[in-house]
Amino acid sequence: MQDSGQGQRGDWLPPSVRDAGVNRALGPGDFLFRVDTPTAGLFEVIKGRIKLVRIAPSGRETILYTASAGDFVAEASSFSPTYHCDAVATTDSVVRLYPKRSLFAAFRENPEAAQAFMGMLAREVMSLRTRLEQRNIHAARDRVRHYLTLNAGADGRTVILSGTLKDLAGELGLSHEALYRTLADMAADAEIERLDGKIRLKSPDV
Amino acid sequence: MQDSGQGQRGDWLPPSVRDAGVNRALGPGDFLFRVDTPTAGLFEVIKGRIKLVRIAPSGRETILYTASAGDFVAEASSFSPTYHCDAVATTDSVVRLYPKRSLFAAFRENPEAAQAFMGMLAREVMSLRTRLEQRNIHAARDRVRHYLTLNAGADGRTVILSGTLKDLAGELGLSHEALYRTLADMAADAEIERLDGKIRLKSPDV
DNA sequence: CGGCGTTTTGAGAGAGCTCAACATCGGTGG
DNA sequence: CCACCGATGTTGAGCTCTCTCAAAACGCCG
Repeated sequence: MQDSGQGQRGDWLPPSVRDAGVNRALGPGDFLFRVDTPTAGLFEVIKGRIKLVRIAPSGRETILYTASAGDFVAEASSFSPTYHCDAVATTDSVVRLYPKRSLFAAFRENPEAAQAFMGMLAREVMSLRTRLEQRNIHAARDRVRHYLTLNAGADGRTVILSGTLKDLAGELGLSHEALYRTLADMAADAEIERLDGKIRLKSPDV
Repeated sequence: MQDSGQGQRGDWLPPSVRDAGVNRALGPGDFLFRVDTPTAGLFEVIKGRIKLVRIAPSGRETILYTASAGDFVAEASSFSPTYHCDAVATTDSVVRLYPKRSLFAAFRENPEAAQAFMGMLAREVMSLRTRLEQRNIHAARDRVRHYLTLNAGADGRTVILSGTLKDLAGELGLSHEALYRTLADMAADAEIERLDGKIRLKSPDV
């Protein structure tokens, strides 16, 4: 996140693959792919939301992941002959498919492309682990601190908010009300300063 | 997790790389590596715990990730010239270093090795995303259900517990007491059946 | 038999969630 | 230009649920 968050998420894609991408529009409820069908390649969500779900024998639906604009879907499935879950659009969405063939061709012909892909995945792993670690922090205030210190810019104390606070609340796993309150409290305690679209950590402490 | 959880975590490593691995022991507080120093390669935690931390200018320590036996550390850093955080052992630990050079040599000479590595990373991404999604489920019971349905074995309703329930509680992000209680409630409601080291989901519902 | 860690159960308190009302800010259209 | 509307931002109050602290039963191993 902190690494790949800025700039195009697909920076690492070699032009040959990028050009081979095909867009596809889906309406709410449309399947992007279904379990046990052959895999097509790597999908990038351009717009909307795609949920990956597994249906238990009991009929219960278990959500594996919800992808939003900018996210990739089916990285792992690209290495598998068939899909292991269903992918369904929950809103009007647009996805871009990078066919498996062009992807692997690029990797084979261009080791740097492969390396870039690995690097992207590795950074994604790191980012996800960090977010998971964050969820182990129970106190809202500590969780917000964790986020702010990790996402501070070059000066080490200014965080630029990319989306709305509501979005941030979702990423932090807090209700938006809890986030507002926490931010208000921290500002009241002069721990942070709230600028337009930015949050600045006030003086070091401890 | 459900994919890579079983079997050796390093299955994907080609023998040439595996053989080039070097073990190293650390005591509590020992640094495995420090921020801004040149990267050595990929580490596998054989025993103990390694925490990745970033020290904010304020001196505050932010934990990025805590790796336990079987986990890999510094996947992303392998693609970077220097480390972006510190790695410190929190207990007596043993790690195994797979030098960058042997790793990339293997990737270059053996496309399948590269592909295996990518597949491993991609599965890890998937697993982490799923765990993150799980943390969005607030009710303990629903969270346990999510875990059980996703980790059911071939029959779709039996989950083999790999560690203790306490460990499971940690993975689920619940206190162990909360997990015990939830499991007891679910058993009382005949939603699950508790066998020795296993949990079986009872009849489909809904 | 005597620890030691896991598994259980109990009770209380606190923190965040939910529901609700309201303020604010852009954008839209009359 | 202003009224309207929807989404974001903000604050209030109650409630539920999990966490924490405690204590005890259980199982395993030396």
